[in-house]
Amino acid sequence: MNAEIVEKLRGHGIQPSAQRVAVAEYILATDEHPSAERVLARVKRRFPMVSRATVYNTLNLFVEKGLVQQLVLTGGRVVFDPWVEDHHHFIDEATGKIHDIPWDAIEVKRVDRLKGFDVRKFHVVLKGRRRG
Amino acid sequence: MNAEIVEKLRGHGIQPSAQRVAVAEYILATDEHPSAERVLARVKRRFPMVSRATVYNTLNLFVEKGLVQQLVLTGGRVVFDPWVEDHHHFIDEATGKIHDIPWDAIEVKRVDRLKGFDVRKFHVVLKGRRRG
DNA sequence: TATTACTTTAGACTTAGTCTAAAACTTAAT
DNA sequence: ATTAAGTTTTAGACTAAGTCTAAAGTAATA
Ligand SMILES: [Mn+2]
Ligand SMILES: [Mn+2]
Ligand SMILES: [Zn+2]
Ligand SMILES: [Zn+2]
Repeated sequence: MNAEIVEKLRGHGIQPSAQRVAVAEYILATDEHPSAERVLARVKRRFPMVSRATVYNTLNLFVEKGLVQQLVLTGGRVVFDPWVEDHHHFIDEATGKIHDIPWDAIEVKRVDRLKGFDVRKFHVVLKGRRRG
Repeated sequence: MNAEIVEKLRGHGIQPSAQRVAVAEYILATDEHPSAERVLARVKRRFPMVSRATVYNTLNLFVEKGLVQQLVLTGGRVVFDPWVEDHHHFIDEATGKIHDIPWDAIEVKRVDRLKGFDVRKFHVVLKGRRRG
């Protein structure tokens, strides 16, 4: 069982069961912003007996413990993102793919000056086509 | 049947049936960013026989014709917004309420300079608490 | 009127996600 | 080692959002 992953889970207060390590091995390494159903399919490849409930429970636990974040960008499904620090997202309207945009690539001003709103966090959601 | 609404529907190439006018009367006037289920409940008050399929069909038609826009901001449900011009959204984490933020209240820079991305549109999603 | 096109309807179906209660597995205590 | 207690996993029931279908109802056309 991947020792580095085991340590990372323990470091976030998560008991490293075999199933949780399997989920973590995939979700912490990917950049594809997968849905829970996609994580389930991936984990099943190597761990055919894993249940849907375990994958959902595990992902929700990871979110609660700050190991990944949950994003709601497009209809119907929540996706998960191992990049938990602030960044923006670009959605390719042709493919549906979600791309990460570094925080400093975009400048957002006057958010603190909104009257009547206590902004705790924000991010920019961009849509268009990947070029090149 | 509300003549102003009828004209607005015709102006967007939509046949103004009684059900469509009922949906439009609610959705074009509200600022609460309702879900389809909420629209269904509201329309049923005055039009008890309306079906779920009709409300969904009608909302999808309105989106297609540019009368309202669809937003995906929080888990599980799409919401509809009669303000179709560019603006941002603030989500009150305590209540779940979605608030409109005028486009000019926030300044977003360098979006056109993103290498490899053809940005067609974007908006800022803010989260926190309503103050006051 | 007859024909055609469009719209609505009930309910079946699908998909994402939650919940439950039992089984399996860990850990700690005798 | 044995037991007990706590934790995790599991299958499958359940819920909620949304789509699809095929028939019935309306409206426009000839
Ligand atoms: Mn962390
Ligand atoms: Mn319009
Ligand atoms: Zn990301
Ligand atoms: Zn809005």
